[in-house]
Amino acid sequence: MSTQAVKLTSKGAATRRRIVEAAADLMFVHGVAGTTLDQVRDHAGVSSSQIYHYFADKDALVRAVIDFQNDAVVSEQESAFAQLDSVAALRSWRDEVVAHQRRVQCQGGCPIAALGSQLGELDHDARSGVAAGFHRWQAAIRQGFDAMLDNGTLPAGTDVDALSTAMLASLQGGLLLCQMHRSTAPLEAAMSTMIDHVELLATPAR
Amino acid sequence: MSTQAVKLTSKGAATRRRIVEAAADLMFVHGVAGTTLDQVRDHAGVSSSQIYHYFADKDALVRAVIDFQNDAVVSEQESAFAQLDSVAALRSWRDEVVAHQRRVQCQGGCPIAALGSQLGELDHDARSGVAAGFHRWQAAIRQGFDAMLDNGTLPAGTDVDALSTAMLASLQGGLLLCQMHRSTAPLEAAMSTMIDHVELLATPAR
DNA sequence: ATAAAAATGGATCAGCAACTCCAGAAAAGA
DNA sequence: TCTTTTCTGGAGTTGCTGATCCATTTTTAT
Repeated sequence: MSTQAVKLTSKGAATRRRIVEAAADLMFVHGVAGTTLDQVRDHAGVSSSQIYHYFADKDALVRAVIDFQNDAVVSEQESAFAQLDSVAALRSWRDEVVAHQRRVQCQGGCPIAALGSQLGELDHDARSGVAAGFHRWQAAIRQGFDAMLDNGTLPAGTDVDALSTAMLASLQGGLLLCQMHRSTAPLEAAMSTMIDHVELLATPAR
Repeated sequence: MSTQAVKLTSKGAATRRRIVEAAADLMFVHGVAGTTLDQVRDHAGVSSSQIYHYFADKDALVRAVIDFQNDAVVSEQESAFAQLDSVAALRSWRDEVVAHQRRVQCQGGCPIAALGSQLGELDHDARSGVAAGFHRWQAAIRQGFDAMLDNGTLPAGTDVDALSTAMLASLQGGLLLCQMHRSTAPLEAAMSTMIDHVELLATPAR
């Protein structure tokens, strides 16, 4: 909505996207404040004026980066989440998340969370953009719990909204501890414990 | 260890502390990069040269701020955590955390986590400092679970290490969502769900 | 073909923020 | 007391970074 109503050539759209991707890459590694527009210019292979041709200022670029990361992180898994309709499926999802963190040596954490923490109290547009990404993510996780309600894995009346929120929180907190400690152990502990809880809820006999 | 071995007058120590506190305040609100040393100078009521008299550079000041926040956040509750030896005690602790966030209108999140997210991949000293704070925090939470093992609330063999790590992750993730959404609901969901799990573990009949 | 709009290159500016310097005041030690 | 160390004040300097400007090329539309 905010982004310009100016016409974009296919070529123009391509350079715009290159700029956003370059900015997203750099900001993930060096942080928002630690990324200069000159770095973005070089990394994207454009000239200084291009950036200001497509974005009003650095804040506008940052907002575009948030949208980009929301899409990159959530949409990738969005379809897969609907299939998370059993405890075993949750566990293999956890294994994938942990394996990915191991691959990147526990660096960077969650791109959305990183942007949120850095801009939370500075740029309210950025904050609500991050909130929107989290909301979308939580809704995706919730799909799986809804399915578990349908197939009888979870007993009727289970608060799947709270459960999906708690699951996302565990994931985010686990990722933060994983990043700080440079170890996947806390991430595994956080996600496994939450999944164990789902399993206990799913166990009818009590 | 890193901080200078230079002698500090009681007056000097006071000034040094004022600088760190001012920096901690400002960085909590405006972020590390968003806080200038001129702001710190004014807020602490010192002159520019003072800051460089007590700290080598901005990074050194940031590291002192991390130590300060570690102490402020963790040590305050450290003793209280040992008393968290029942599910009811955990719930009232959760209520306090939620009430505090409501008081500050869900702004700022966790000071330690904020510093960690902002500096995670930039300053490795800072990152390990934050990791130390989290470790200390987790150990404090663990005390309560150890007590619950002793008093028989939790069955023997419970992995209290994983449990306390998961609890801290839920708290951190909940605080992040709380800050982004400007609502305590996600924080309540995250902590309550984790406490519910402890309650289920504590329920012997299954 | 030709005018209009969009895209690009690169030099340049202006402000700010980290950091320095030095002189002088206060305090400690002998 | 007097010498040495620590503490303080504030004016400077330097480099970087976000932002601007304008000329030129490329594309689109009629």
